[in-house]
Order: sequence, then structure tokens, then C-alpha cells
Amino acid sequence: MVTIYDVAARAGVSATTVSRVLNGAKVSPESERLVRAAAAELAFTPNRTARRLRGQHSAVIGLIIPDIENPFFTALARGVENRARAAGYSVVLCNTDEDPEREATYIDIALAEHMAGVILAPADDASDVSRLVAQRRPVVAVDRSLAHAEVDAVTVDNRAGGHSAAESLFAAGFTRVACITGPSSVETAQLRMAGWRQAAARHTGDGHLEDLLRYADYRVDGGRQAMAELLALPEPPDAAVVANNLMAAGALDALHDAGLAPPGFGLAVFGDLPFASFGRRGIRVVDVPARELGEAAATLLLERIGGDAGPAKTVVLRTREQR
Amino acid sequence: MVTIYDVAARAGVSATTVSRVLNGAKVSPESERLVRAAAAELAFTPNRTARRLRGQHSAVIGLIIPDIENPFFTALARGVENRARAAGYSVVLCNTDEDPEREATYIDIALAEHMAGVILAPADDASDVSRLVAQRRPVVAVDRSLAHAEVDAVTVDNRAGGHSAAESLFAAGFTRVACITGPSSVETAQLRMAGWRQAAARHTGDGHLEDLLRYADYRVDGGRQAMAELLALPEPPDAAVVANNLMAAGALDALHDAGLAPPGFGLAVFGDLPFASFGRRGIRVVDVPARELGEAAATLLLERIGGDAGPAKTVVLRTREQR
DNA sequence: GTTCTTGACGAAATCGATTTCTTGGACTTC
DNA sequence: GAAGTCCAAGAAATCGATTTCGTCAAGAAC
Repeated sequence: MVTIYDVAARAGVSATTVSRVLNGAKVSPESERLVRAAAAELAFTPNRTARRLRGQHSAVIGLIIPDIENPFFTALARGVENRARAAGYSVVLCNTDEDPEREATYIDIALAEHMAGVILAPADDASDVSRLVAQRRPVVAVDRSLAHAEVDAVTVDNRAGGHSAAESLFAAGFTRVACITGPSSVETAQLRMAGWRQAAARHTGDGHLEDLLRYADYRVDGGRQAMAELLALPEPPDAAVVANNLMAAGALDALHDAGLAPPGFGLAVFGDLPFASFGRRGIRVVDVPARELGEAAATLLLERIGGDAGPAKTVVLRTREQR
Repeated sequence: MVTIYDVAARAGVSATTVSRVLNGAKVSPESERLVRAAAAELAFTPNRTARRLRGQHSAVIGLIIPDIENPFFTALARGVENRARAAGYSVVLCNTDEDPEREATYIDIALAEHMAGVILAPADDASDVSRLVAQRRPVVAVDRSLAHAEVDAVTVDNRAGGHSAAESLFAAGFTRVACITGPSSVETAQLRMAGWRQAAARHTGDGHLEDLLRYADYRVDGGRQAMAELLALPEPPDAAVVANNLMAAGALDALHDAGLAPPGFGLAVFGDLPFASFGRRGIRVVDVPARELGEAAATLLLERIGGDAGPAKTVVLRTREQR
């Protein structure tokens, strides 16, 4: 490993001078030339570990997400990365598999690694960011907000999205519009469902609303099973609002098994599948702007890293309905 | 920030003793009790930066991939992560967008960050890992091997996969089997195509083979366009081998636009789309075991990190044809 | 009773870069 | 020409953990 001292020796100057050249401080042209030549010959790269230890800051931001195989989160990661890279930061991606314990581990790592800040897509409402907050380490929650903590958040207007999804199905002539939402402990699931409930209550009355509501787990199998149950009802639905992309993939399977498919059976989904576009298959898509969520979260975090100490903000992005 | 010295002071011992407790060296039970109590009270987390600077090793492995939004690579990442986590390592994911310059930047970062090793899915044949090799930093290439460097690699038997994909289409009665493969500078693209060519030559003769071959870019749009071109031929194909999942999504679009679809039009694809399974849509899937690739690469890398200095190995995994 | 072993534990060096703090010399200024 | 001002650049402290080396005391061996 070639160090700053090797470069200094080769250039015939002190390590201090080398450091100055590297960091753009004032140095005589001659010294600068010598140092640059020596550094190039030795292919010197400053040791980031040492630099970080000394400087106490890191130019790395941690991004903690529940499921790296969900296209929604990869698009979000892409957004974070774009913005962070432009500001000279690297992004470290941490995948928790929706496991609160792994989430806690990664938060500890972020602290111990002296990362400049953390963007967290919380596994559930109980996510504990208190240690980060206590250390004044900037944190931004994305997609879901954190009930218990005073931290910045970026979310979408889930309730409005759920409402307009249901309304557009009713407008298209469907009469029994069901809802498959996520775990009741998850904020987005509650809000999307609430939007649906409001529209459904208006069109069909409160009567049998509960029959048409299913809580699942935001995963493919959960969606498949929930749709199968709905189809097995004495009075099955003719359409459904599904609260995320993975459950929609499962629901489509279940529909297929029953000989049904959109657009004959109405389906409106939160979030698309990029390479197998729901939109192309006669499904209404509530566009959750994942990349923009990531970009907004990164922007907010970078402001905090830059020293912004104002009160916690929440940024709400709009959903758009495609088709 | 609470340091080891704070803990030492609180426990009434030296920093040395605290370090020993943390790392499981021999200490009297009484000291150990005091230290643990103090550490708990102060919520002490050892500073990884300092630890790494001293220890020269990092318990972080870098995973550099060309496209984080491609499910193939996220599945691969999952495999790497599983294996690495089990061995106590964290994984840092770096996304290059197929840009050799970004790849080079991330390789520099891996060096400067003292990562324990790097797993690289090379953007193209020219990927330059010489600096890693020169520093004796362990590297494993995954998915594609590196022509110019003596490094470990994990790949699949692309040629055999391409061959069996084409054969199974001929066996199903298709007679004009085309091929849409990736960039000619990419090894996997060449091999998959070569497998197809061998089978196609046997069944239809060498005559018009080139008409039925298209090089695209491994992306959705490339697949769409290539398929559109094939369908516009005077004698269009009745089936095709497509060399990756994204191009297959595009090819499906083009087929759809022409009023065609599997299984009427024969399609065999390298790699599935997890949430919109090709398998369910009458498409033959050559299963590229992405997760297993990741696991194998991580295993190899961990062996190298552990000190294995043997000659470079290449592990070849088998593809399986589904359905 | 003296020497040797053993074990616990602290002082200090170390990792590599950055950041004071100094120093020494060139250049002004009166 | 003496005093003051500047500026480049080196010496040394610093970040926080680990590790080497040395010390001290208790117990063992003869």
C-alpha cells in the first residue's frame, strides 16, 4: 500500500505538503509539480479510512430498504444514487428483508461507519431510529413515515391514490370493487385502503364493505391468496384495487387460474412492474414515482448533511394515474 | 461520540482492557463485568473506521454490477449478500449503469476504502481490474469472465444453454428459429449465440442463418426493435432464442404489436422475470441461476480473503431449462 | 528464601491522512 | 539597517481502535 509518506519521500517534500497539494491548499508551483509527478508514478490513492478517521465525515450515505428484489425499491435506489453521486457521495445499499433486527443492525453499522446520513424505507411502524437521532446523524424516512420520531420524510399521497384508483374503476362501470392492501401495521397500506374505502362507501354503501377488503403482506403469494379468497366469495368482486406491485402479480396469477383477466376484471394497482408493464396489460396503474421519491429523499438528506437544522419536514409527492 | 477511552474511564480500567473484552481476549471476570456494564450504559459502539485503519481489513465486500434495475443482478446480489452476511461481512452495492468510467471509479473507491474484496459483474470485456490485482486485493468476476486478467470467475455454461434452448424449439416443431443476442463485445452474448448457431445449422443448414441473427444491447428497447426487424423479414421466423430477460420483455411487446404471442410463436429466453414469470406465459426459460451465481462468487471471494493463494479458478454453473 | 513462571493489565506505538503550530527565510517599510 | 509582514513548508498532534512490550504481583519450584 503506497502512503502519503511514500509520495512525500519520492517528491522530496513532507507529508504535509503532499496533503496540501491533494486538498488544493496553497503550495509553490514547483512543489506541486514534484508531488503530482511522484503521486502519478506511484499510482497513489489516498486512504479513505484514514481520511475519514481524521475528518469525522464520510461522503457515504446509507440506504436501507426492505427488499432489494422489489423493483419499486430499486427504482427508488436509483433516484437516491443519481442525486447523491451528483453531490459527490457514494451510496451503500443495505437490504433488510423486512426484518427489524437486520434493520437495527444496519443502523448500527451506519453509525459505526460514520456514514454522513441514512435514508430509510422503514420495515414497519416500529422502526427505531432513536440512536441515529440521538447522535445527530441526519435521517430521512422514505415511502413510509415514522410515527415516533421527529425525522424528515418523503411519501406519496397514498389516500388520494387509493381513492382515485377506486373511483376510476367505478367510473369504468365496475360495481363490486374489492381491495387488497398490505399489513395493517404499515402506514401506506392503511392509507391506500382508506382511499378505497371512501370511494367504495359512496358507491355501494357501507354494507358489505368488509367482505371485499383483504389484508395481505405486500408479497406475491399474499396477493395470490387474497385474490383467490375474494373470487371464492358468494358474491365475488368484479374489480379490485391492489396496494402494491408484487401482490398484483400474485393477484393476476389467481385471476388467471380462475379464467379471468383484465380488462374484463377491473384491476388498479399501486406501482408498476417495469419490464412486464401492467399498463400494457389493461391494468390501471397508480404511478408511484419511486425514482422521484429517492431523489427527493436524497435532496433532503443532503440539505441536512449540509447543516440545515430546521424542524422536521415531510414532503408529499403526488401519484398519477396512468391510462 | 463515545469512545473506548470513555468506556475505560467509566469502568476504571485502561483502553487496552476494554479492547480485550470487546475482542474476547483473556481478562479477569471482574474487569469484564465492569467494562460490559460501562459499555452498555454509554451505548458504546466501536468506531469501525478506526478499527479498520488499524487492522487494515474491513469486513466489507464491494459488489459492482452494471444495472441495479435488472432483476437478474438483484437476485445475484441477494445471493452474494446471503453468503457474505453468514460470514460476518457487509455488502456494498455499486451500480455502474454499464458505464466503464463509473466502474473504474467504484474500483478505485473499493481500493481506497480498504474493502476486503470485490465481486465484479464486468460491464464489458475491457474492464480493468489490474489495479486490484496489483494490490493483491481479492477479485471475483461473475456472469462474465475477464479475458485479460488472472482472476477467479463464476459463469454459467452459456453455450450449452443456447444450444438446448434452440434445440427444444426445433423439437417443438418450429422451423425458423431466430436469435436475438447481446452486444458482440460481451462474452455471454457470443456464447449464447454460438449455442444457437450450432443447433440452427444442424436443423436448417448454414444458408440464411445470418438473416435470423440480431445483435442488440441487452435492454428492453433493443429486444423490441430486433424482434420488429425479424418480423419484417420476407421470410420471418416462427420462433426465437432471446439472450436475456430484458430483451425478451421488449420482444414480447413487438410480438404483441404484430398480433403474435407464445406459445404460437416459439420463444426461449435466458433468465426469467421474477414477478411476471415468463414460464407462466408459455415461454421456455433457460434458468440462469442468478442467486447461486452470487453465492458461488461470494464463496470464492471469501476463500481468497481467507488467504487462499492458489491459481485462478473458474466455476461454471449449469443452466436448467424450465417447462 | 530465592528464582521462575504465569497471568492480568497498563503505557505507548501504530495505522494514514489532516490540521494546528512553528520555523526560517524573503520582502516591506520607515 | 532594524523591525514588521508574509508565505512556503516541516514537525508534531490528532482521530479511535488494536497490539506490542513491559511491569507488577501472586503462586510454584527447588
